[in-house]
Amino acid sequence: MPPTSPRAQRTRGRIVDAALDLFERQGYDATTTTQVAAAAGVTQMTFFRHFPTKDAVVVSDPYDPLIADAVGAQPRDLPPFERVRRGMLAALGDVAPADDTTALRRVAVVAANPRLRAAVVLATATTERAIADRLVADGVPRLDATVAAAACLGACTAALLARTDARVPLAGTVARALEVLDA
Amino acid sequence: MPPTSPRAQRTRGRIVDAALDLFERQGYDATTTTQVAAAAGVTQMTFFRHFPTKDAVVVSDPYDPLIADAVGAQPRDLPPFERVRRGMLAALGDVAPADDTTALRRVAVVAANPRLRAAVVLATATTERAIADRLVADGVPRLDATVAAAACLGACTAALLARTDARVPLAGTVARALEVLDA
DNA sequence: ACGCCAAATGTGAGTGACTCACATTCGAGC
DNA sequence: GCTCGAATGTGAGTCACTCACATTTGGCGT
Repeated sequence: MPPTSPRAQRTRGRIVDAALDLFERQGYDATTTTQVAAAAGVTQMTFFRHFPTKDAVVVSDPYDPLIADAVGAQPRDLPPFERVRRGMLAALGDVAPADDTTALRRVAVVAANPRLRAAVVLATATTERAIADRLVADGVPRLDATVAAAACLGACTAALLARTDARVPLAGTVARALEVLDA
Repeated sequence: MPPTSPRAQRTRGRIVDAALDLFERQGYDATTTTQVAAAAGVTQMTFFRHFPTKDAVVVSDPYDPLIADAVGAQPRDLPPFERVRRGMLAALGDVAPADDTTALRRVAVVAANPRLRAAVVLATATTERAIADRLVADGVPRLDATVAAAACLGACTAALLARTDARVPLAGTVARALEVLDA
């Protein structure tokens, strides 16, 4: 739905940069969408044409299909929970964000604000559904599939938001989280 | 912070009833706080004196200490994830709302709205912290403790919001979810 | 280079959640 | 009944977000 032309891409980039900048300097809540827009050289209206909510500037995650595929590729005779766990571990390499620095800034901003944490959970709901659907297609009961996906995703999200050691890369934190779930 | 006198308790009850009523009939988003307040015979201002946000009318969970205690009571030599899982299963009996038709209404309203689901997660964050703190006190690394708590809570929340069979009681749904995590 | 035209952006007005400073009313105890 | 504090009301304001409509701009073919 947001604009996609090269010009629009540039505008979008300026908005993200301006937003991260202001959020880091003066906090998320203390920053208005109008300020972000002005710093990016546009109006509030344009801000909302590119992002449906203020949250959306820092919350995004287009990894759903990759992860769901990786889960589907795990042995079908494993219990669903273990299948999701291994699938997410396997997908880690592909999802690894090359341009880690922006991702790190986003994680830091999100971790500092409860409302943003909630927004992240809302966003992961679509990933949860994608994983669950894949399992259901293999005959796993819907409830079991949803629960397994939610547990693994919840663990990863919690790990990312709780991480304190800045030297460990994001992927390492996630891997560690999934290993904690190994019984 | 909200008022606590008998009179205020009655007002609070009227607000909850009016809110559930309107949310069920015309949807959460389509209902304004002013409408809820009016239906409860009160002004919007008073609504916000009793509930910090519109969400708060349907989202609450005062179970933290009970669950954390139950987790702490599990054998210390278990891996943290298994300890949380068994602790939550053990706490189920105590937390089980005996008569709660209101709880069922709330779950239904929340399940129907993405923003409310996010709000629930925000609320469970304090429970997550309570459980994690208990494990950390026994020497479990913070990251591992947080991840274990988040996985189990995420699983339970997902199960409650995904449940379709209205005949199964809430406690049964949660028990089933925790069993899915048994490896 | 030039101009066309759709896509991108701006304007202005509006709604709803939430807040604050201050005035008013109600109800439990004397 | 009266009083004092808690509970509620008033009015005005901020900010996220939306809509209908006017305007500009950049990528495209020629």
